[in-house]
Amino acid sequence: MTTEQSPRSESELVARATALAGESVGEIAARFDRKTPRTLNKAKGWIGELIELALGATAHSKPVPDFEDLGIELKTIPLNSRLTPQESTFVSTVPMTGLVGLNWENCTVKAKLNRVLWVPVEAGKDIPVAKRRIGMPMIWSPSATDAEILRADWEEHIERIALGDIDQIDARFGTYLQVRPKAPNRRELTLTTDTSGTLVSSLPRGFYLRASFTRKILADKYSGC
DNA sequence: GGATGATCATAT
DNA sequence: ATATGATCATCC
Repeated sequence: MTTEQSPRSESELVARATALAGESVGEIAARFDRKTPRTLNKAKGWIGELIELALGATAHSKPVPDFEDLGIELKTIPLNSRLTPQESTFVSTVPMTGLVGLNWENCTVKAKLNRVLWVPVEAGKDIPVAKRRIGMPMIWSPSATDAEILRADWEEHIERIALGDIDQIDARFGTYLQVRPKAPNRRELTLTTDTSGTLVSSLPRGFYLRASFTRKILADKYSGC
């Protein structure tokens, strides 16, 4: 077995992801004839790509949800020994141009966060990558309250960029959604156009969900069980 | 231990 | 060049 067809429905996708729960990264990798790296140091997205492969994701490298037809975004989420998220979650590249006409309703962040399949994976450098176990998946949409907070965060960030103030943004802005570097290195530059048409050169950034927010998402879910 | 800023691999 | 997949490295 080297490929998977795309799931045709949300329930089929969730069923597939549920079937992975309890398996180790190494077991799944073996089914797809992939060699598990010794560390993730030079393969940071490797587990995410493996799970995409195992679940039949279709949108690779496109700025749309992974399961485009279903409108569902796949996110692996690294859990520490306390089984809480230990890292922020990358959502999408921050747009630097084409901001005219861009709003929360038509943006990539909203499209991706509208429906997310979280797949927990054991993390921690003390656990060999191949032995890390997959947890029970969780299909999620933001509550109305959380969606409003995400919208406000996104609008605040985009407004700063539109004003040409990208370099005044740091990771402390935003309640749930933050902006951090997303680049090969800090010498990388991309061009921004502010509202007056002035070109501003800056480090590429990405939108990330704070770990404190994903901790809340998981806590909300499991508190009801 | 948590948050911030920096970085790595791959696809198109 | 810019999108995807994220975790690493370091400071507080």
